[in-house]
Amino acid sequence: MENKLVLIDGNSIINRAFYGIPMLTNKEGLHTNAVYGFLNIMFKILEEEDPEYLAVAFDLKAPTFRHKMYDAYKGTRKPMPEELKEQVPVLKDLLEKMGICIVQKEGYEADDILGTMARKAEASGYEVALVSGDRDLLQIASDHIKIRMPKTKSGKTEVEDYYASDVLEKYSLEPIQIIELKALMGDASDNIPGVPKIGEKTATELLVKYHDIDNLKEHISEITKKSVRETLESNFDMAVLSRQLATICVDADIDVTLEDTALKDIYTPEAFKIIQMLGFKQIAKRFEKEGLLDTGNGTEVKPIKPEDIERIFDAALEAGKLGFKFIYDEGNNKGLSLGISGTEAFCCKFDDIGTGDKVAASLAAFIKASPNVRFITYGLKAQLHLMSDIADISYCNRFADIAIADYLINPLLKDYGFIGPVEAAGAGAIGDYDDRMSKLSEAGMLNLFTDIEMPVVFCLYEMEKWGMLVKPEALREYGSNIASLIETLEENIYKGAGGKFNINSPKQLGDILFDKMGLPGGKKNKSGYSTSADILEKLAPDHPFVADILKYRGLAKLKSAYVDGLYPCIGSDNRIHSTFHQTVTATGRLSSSDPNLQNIPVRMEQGRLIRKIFVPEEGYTFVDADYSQIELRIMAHMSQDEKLIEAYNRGDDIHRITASEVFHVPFDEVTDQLRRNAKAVNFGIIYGISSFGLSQDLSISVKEAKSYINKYFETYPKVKEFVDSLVEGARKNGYVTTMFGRRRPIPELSSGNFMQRSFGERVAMNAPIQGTAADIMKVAMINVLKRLKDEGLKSRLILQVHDELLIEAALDEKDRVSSILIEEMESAATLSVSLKAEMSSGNDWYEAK
DNA sequence: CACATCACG
DNA sequence: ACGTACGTGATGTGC
Repeated sequence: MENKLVLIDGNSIINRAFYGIPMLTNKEGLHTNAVYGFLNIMFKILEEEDPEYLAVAFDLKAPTFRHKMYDAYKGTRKPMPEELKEQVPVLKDLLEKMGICIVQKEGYEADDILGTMARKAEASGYEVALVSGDRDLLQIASDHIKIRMPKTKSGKTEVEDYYASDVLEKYSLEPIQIIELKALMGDASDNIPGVPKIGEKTATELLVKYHDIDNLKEHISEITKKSVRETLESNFDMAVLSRQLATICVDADIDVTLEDTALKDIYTPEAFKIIQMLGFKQIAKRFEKEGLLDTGNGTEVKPIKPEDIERIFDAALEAGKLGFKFIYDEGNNKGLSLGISGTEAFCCKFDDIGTGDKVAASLAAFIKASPNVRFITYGLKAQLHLMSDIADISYCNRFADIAIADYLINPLLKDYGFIGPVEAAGAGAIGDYDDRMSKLSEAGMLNLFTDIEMPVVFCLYEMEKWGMLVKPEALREYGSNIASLIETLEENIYKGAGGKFNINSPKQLGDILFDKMGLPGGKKNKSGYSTSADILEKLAPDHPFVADILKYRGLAKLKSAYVDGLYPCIGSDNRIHSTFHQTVTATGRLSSSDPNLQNIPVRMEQGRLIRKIFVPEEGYTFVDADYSQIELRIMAHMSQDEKLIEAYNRGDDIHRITASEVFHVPFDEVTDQLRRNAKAVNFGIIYGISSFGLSQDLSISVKEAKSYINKYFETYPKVKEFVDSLVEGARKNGYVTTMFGRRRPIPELSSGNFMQRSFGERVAMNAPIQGTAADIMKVAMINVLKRLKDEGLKSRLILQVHDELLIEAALDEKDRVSSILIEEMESAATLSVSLKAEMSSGNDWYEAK
């Protein structure tokens, strides 16, 4: 079996990756997309080739001989963008740490190094695979040198392979003639001028006939096409120069031997550390699969023996902190990792050792007994479900969740889990702690973290644990009613359309409505016609068929999402235990999934009825309260607009008074229409006003919308100042903050793209308001839960829906709970306007809202 | 896996 | 001139 050498054109592949992969950054804001793309291509090639030898070649910064000539001839090459430049040393460092041979030499381009090494290896009987995106390299192809060119095809990276025969097949030329081809046609990406007016087609024809440009010169007079002949005659020096530029040197003076390129184990701890720093989870998994069991900083993972436990806890008492992480999947307990330093992990697997349960119990007891030790982990809430006896909000200040700290530091990331082998997570948690706390402190978010976010973990734990009781039979009945309505509508629709089709397919529906039936309302989105509700609603009054479609849509949604979707979520206790997420939204709100209990229908009666299936258990009732216009009140406070503040403190109908002021109509003469418009403007301000958005919402012209906004800002000048100051501050700092110090970075504001920048401006106006409301609600949740506990009540907090809290209250505690709920919600923050919460109660969620 | 649609705040 | 309201999650279609 022959030896195989893989050569990678470092500059070409990292460039290709940079432009082919969307911008990514790690937690520190370092750009990572090019490194990421490079690694993916490299791993793919390594898997396919399984070579014994590997080298990556780079250009060095100093101008090369070949390009020096051309640079002098026609200015300099396009500079490398800063976002790419910063990634090159990172990649080189990583490759070095992986023990991969890097070849670079002043005076040579990567091409020359690759060409030389490939030929040398071929001469010694090696098979060579040369990876580059640069077609120039095809001149090196032979029977033993395969040029591998990655191409991005519809999002997927595919590699095209060229042996000499493939070059001949695709270009009708020998590999060596690629040089002649470039000499004639040039190559803009490589700054090779070529001969003016000669493109690939003409050049190929000439070369097939004359083989090379020397021979071509001798036969130049034979060329029949006048324009070609003339440009060749007057520009032949360009061809000669270009050939020189295009020729890859195959005898570069490099002292790397084939033995230097021998591939060793690339999965080294040092490389792993860099992968973790970059935040590449998929690639980190490769390292784990290769058996790397440390955090990349030299951590050693020792098994926990029973006799170790005391020693570990003693060390924790001494240090005042302990890292821990349960190892589990889908609720199955697999083990526990403990860390007493950032580089020392202890781990037990429950099934392996059998002492695991004891270790877990010991940990819980130790937490209970140790008010002065900080227990540090990633993803605390899920672990509270495994240690329910310490899952009490009174213990909240003993814990620190690094995932949540990371979320506060940058709430825009996709996930915040520990990167690395789970067995070392305990050490990872404790190792990351000091760094995260100083970052939070610098950003002024330490109080937000300790006083709000950590206690909220326990609120969410409670809500998840209790869940909501449902009546499965009632759900089934509701579902079958819906199903029969759907069936009737389906028949009607098929009749109207003149045949069956998939009503759920916007594509098929669009074709029928706008092509077959010829209704007005042309294309809107990239996939074809838009069939969204706002378009269909405009047609519905004149077309019963469209009205049926809308009815069908509504029912189908109810059936699939809220009937069929809810069933599998009902537990053996007949309760639905949703998961609440604390590190998902950009603004600080919570989110809910599996199922999402924050979007159960309420606006339409037909959907609202589904709330009847959510009930309190026997002996309990629902007590529910929601904030009245909390975001508008926050805006009144933050802007300090006197008119708004006074209106709220008088208890006025804010939309009506806005209409009266903005449209210059006496308060009593404000029509419903005017009030609706004013309400839309109020919402618009919160969303980050734009005249187009408002015009869409109200179905009015952009001009009219614009005039509404202007009038609004004339009426409430402080609001205008306020939103302007938010945008200004965001531009200056790169982020906005809530009243409680929560940050939202807004990278879009520095985008060169108008649309992105405008989005950034709207976000700057919205996030402080929405985020402050989220903060206030979190404070309310914490205080409500504490009151329930402190007063020894059985009632439980079971749901939050952004401005609403739902308590399953014991019947004999109902009045107590109602006042607690209102008191704590209204006193969660002290603003220039009062906070108002409105309470209702009932024996199902439909009644209690 | 991306897109369209629609449920909620 | 650009082409939009802010924040989520679940579902179904179709590449």
